[in-house]
Amino acid sequence: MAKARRRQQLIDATIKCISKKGLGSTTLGDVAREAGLSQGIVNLHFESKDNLLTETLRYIAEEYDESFMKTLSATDGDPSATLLALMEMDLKPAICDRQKLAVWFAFWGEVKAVPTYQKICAARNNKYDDVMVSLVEAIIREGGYEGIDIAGVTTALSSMTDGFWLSCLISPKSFDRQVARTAVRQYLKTTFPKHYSQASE
Amino acid sequence: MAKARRRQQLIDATIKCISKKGLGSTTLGDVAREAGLSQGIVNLHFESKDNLLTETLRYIAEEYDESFMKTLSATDGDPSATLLALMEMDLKPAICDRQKLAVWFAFWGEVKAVPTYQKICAARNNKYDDVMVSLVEAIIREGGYEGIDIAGVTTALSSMTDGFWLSCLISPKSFDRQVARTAVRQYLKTTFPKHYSQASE
Amino acid sequence: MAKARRRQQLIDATIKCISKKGLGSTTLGDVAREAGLSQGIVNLHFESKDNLLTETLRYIAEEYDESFMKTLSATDGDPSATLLALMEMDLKPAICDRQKLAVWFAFWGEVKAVPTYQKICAARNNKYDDVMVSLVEAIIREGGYEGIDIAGVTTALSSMTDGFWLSCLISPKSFDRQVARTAVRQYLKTTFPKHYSQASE
Amino acid sequence: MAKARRRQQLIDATIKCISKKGLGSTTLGDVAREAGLSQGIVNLHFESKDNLLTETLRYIAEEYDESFMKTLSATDGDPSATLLALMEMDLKPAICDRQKLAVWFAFWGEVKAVPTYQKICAARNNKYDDVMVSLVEAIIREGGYEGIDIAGVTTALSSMTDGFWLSCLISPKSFDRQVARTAVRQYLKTTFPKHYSQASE
DNA sequence: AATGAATGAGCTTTCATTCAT
DNA sequence: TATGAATGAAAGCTCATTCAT
Repeated sequence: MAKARRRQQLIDATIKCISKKGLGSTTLGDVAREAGLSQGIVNLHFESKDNLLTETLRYIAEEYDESFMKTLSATDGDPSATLLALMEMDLKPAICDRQKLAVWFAFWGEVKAVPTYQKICAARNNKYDDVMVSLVEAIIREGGYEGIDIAGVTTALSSMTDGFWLSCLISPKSFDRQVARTAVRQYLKTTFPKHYSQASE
Repeated sequence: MAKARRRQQLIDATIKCISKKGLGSTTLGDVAREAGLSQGIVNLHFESKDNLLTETLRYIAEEYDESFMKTLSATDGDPSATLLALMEMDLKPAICDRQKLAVWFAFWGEVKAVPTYQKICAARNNKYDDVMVSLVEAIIREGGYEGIDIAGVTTALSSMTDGFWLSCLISPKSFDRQVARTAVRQYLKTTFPKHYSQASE
Repeated sequence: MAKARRRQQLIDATIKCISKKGLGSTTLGDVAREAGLSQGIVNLHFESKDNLLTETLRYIAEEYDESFMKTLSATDGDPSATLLALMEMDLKPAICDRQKLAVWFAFWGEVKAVPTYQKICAARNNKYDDVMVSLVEAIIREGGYEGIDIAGVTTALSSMTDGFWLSCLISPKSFDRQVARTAVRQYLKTTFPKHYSQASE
Repeated sequence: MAKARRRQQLIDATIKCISKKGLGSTTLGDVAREAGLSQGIVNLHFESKDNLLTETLRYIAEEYDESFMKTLSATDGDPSATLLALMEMDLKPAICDRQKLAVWFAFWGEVKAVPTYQKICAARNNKYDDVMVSLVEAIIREGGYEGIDIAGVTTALSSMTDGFWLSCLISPKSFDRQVARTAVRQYLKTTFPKHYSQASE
């Protein structure tokens, strides 16, 4: 228990450091200092820096997953509500937050160079894509929509989210959460008019 | 200008290295070796590593800009054609290529930590947003569309592209260029039906 | 005395570790693990690593001494038998064993750098030299041999043993205990023919 | 050339350090300081500490080999003279020197733990054993000696040398080069009386 | 007496940078 | 211009030692 708490403390410190200084400039000394502990502490609990970083990525992925699953179950049984809720979740300050996004992008920046990162990120994407596909399928069934490319819709939606995040990271001043929400709703409205036409603020 | 050629050679080598090993693990030695030159060469031409990286980012931004401007002028005078052409350009193998995207994401991963990178990336985003906005405005004017949130559309479109790129980087196997194109066309068709309804392959 | 038992347990573990990994790579963690005890245990019982190592050397020296004294008393009163018995003792599997020799050589390797080790080793050598000298003197007296350099003989004999040990350590495959025994007997026979001529296996 | 000279300089410094502080306590910082160079110099020229140590062992083995071959060729054609010369060579101050022996023993102390060291040392032993065997065979042929175990003689001789070295290392005060020489001559005289009876100082 | 988490000094190694050639 | 040997600061990691439990 105490061990798990220490590990979490170090992961939290790592997240803070990465968000502040970037992945490349975060040293084990920084992490230890941020956690208020001693130099050797990270290697004691994680064996290596690589390991710490991988576990940190795994943690932020899990953390996201919890939000995701919670949102999923909160609107259970209503696919169109779920889909909208998921899209909006990704724009909530708790998730679409520059500190946190910096960490995600830091890892994405190394994905090509570090196969382990890629695996973790790809698994996460696959899972959410699958959920989106079944939601869209259900909505199409419900509404009897025709001529809609399912993969096209889910790709558009999840890509939009990732793009919002990049804007939030790069242009925090011009990025506007409301505009992003509008973009999503507009898209859903024109794509699935029977479900989302009255979807106002 | 022999000097400029050498600098370009080193920037090219840097891009190759970043794409192969990531930004964090790319050393000046790697770059020099990749270029087939000697250890001290980078400092001779760029003074410092930071400088080399900044210039490299500037270069890939310029390279992208050239494609962008070329596409822009190729369809000059027809806003809806231009908009589609721009969106498709971002999916062309020359741009939506895992090697190149790895470099973009490498820099984006450090954006929060390195203000210079942020400035360069933000400027680029702003420029393209502005272009998109005027294209969308022209299309709306032409088609007499109503109730369309301009910022929403441009945000949706440019975000989609960034999201495609992330998918291409993270899940190169499951990422499908055609699906992405479909997503874009579907979006344009439902948003601007008068302009894009017959837009088939 | 539980305390003494624990100390011995740790010394035994130390010997195993040194023989396996060498003196330089043996850590207190290794020793504790080998003993099936906890990290801090060595410092609790020995105060410091230096102390543990010194006590380990002292122990293997004592252990050897016990064999030596036992052999000495087993053939008491017959100098030539004692001398042969001592030489053969050094070749017995219990002593001329690669594991054990590795430990001796590990300490000898540090003799020049660690005065304490030198003192312990030198004292041991002196003691055995003295015994050898009196045995050889007695044999010379008994046999009335002439022109024999006592120091020469004892030096030759004890050096031979050390050399056998080095061969056993370095070339365990080509080292042959029987050849070594032959070498000793041949030497004794030619040097003290009256005593050892019929000394066959 | 300059590169080779630097490497040699570092090997020389390593030998000095090992002889002073032992293998275990010799750091790359020590070696660099001893050589009057900077911290990173060893890794620049040897890649790793392990590599430096292996090359150092290889060097002292080669250095010994040169003496050996020189001695061999100096007395070419006279087996009994060669044998004596070789034995005496091992007792010359240039070889039987506490500084140098400390280095040999430092490596021998790690032989069991480091297979590379063992290989180098074993190869060396084999080579010299072979030479000794052919010398002894020639001497036996020349003198028509009977009942002599060749392996016994060569083992005795080379073991004696190793033992002398241990004495020189451990008990530098009581070790007496002259006594050792006497021991060798006495042994040769009694074993091969026709060849060595008049071998006085 | 024993544990094992924590410390922090010190190690090997890497690498941006310098500079004599 | 270009080289590449050399530097030295800083990194990751190890481990003897300490100490609250």
